[in-house]
Amino acid sequence: MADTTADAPVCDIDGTCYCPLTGVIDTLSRKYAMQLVSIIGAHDSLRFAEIEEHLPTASTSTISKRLDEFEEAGLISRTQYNEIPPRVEYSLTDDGDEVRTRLEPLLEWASAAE
Amino acid sequence: MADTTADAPVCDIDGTCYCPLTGVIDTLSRKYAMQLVSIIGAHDSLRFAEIEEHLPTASTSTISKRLDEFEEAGLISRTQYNEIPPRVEYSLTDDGDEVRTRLEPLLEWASAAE
DNA sequence: TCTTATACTTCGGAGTCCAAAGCTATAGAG
DNA sequence: CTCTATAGCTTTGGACTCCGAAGTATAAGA
Repeated sequence: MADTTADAPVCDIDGTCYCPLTGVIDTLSRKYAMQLVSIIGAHDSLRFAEIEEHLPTASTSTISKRLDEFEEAGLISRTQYNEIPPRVEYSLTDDGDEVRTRLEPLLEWASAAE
Repeated sequence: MADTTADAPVCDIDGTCYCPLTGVIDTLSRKYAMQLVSIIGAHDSLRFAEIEEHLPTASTSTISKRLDEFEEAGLISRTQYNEIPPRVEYSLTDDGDEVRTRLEPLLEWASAAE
């Protein structure tokens, strides 16, 4: 309590602080976020409607919001083709693929445990 | 559309269906859920107040809710000692530890990437 | 003119998150 | 006998997030 050395965060009681996790982990801590990373990563690139087909329980607006958040967090890249009707493709960035690699064992175990 | 064979889920377009993930993954797709599993797993057992110290940004009620959900999902066990003042200890079950093992690489990468 | 197609955005209601205050029980102080 | 302290929550009400359904934009084709 008395020893407040400059660098140590308040939560670093015994050597591990979980506060820095607010970035990527927060982005993943939302409904369908982990499934979405896995789905996009399982293909080279995907269109919006294809993502919806893979995740039929999620609403359009939720998928749209997740994609925005992922782009903001640098996990996916969005490529827009100015055709009519319009075409948009989503794919994982290198960071997104790192996340997917580390996420896969968890998702596999979770679906096997059902 | 016409071919509705009994077993295949609607979302199983090209060999992978993400619908069964609704169980454990849904429980983990909430605020602070992944951090909480990691924190409890880093100790043999923890008391409520200790968990709060490790995760100062999370509210009491949110931590309480996560712990209820984890117990319901079979990820943690709650041991209550009928003393005054009361004492309650939380620890991971075997399933909880499986989750933690698979979660750790992701959390480590995420905190390193900050 | 009306329909078709894609990729969203907007809407109102239901559910989730937050901080702060309240609750339970009993031991010990005054 | 009343007052305080303690641990582990639950409750409250306001803000934010999720939902399905409906609407928006564009231009080619019937």
